[in-house]
Amino acid sequence: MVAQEIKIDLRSSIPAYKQLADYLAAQIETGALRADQPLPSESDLIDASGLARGTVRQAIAVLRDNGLVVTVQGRGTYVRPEP
Amino acid sequence: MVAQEIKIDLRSSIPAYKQLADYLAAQIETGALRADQPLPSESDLIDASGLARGTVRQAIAVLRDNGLVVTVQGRGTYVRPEP
DNA sequence: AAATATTTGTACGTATGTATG
DNA sequence: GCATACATACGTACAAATATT
Repeated sequence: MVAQEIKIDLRSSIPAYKQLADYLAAQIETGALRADQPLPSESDLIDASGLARGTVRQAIAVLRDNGLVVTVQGRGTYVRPEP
Repeated sequence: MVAQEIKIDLRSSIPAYKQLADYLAAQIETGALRADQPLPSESDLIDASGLARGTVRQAIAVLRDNGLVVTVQGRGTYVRPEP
């Protein structure tokens, strides 16, 4: 059973990793994901989106570059509290 | 013929992409690569280092994140002039 | 103008290592 | 020790932007 579907259009001119990053950013913006809460694991995001691992990691990298999340090896990626 | 050897130790605790990023950053620091000059292409860096393309790109991403270079698709990666 | 080559971008898949729980 | 989760590194294929012929 798939945790939750995240629809990605591979034919869109918007790259798949960007679509996923936008989706997750929206989750944070709207408060569906709150400060200090973990994002779904890479495996969960792979299952939910159908994307490859590298593509999922690329999406998370965007969020990290934008200061929205922080990642800790072995633990997970967490929503960054407002500065 | 290989443009120029860049020695990378895959057994080091320092990741290969970091070793390459450090090497290139040093080239910029010392002025071997100057402002607005292009870095070697990804293909050149692959040949010179023996690393895979993804690893080379990861190294360049570090430089970009640190504001040392800017990349333009179809053209190349250029040393960023001082702000 | 058009075709070709070069260069970076995206996406896939695999394997192994490292850190945490 | 074991399971989970992120990190590193390899390789492949095709797309898109730019430069060259």
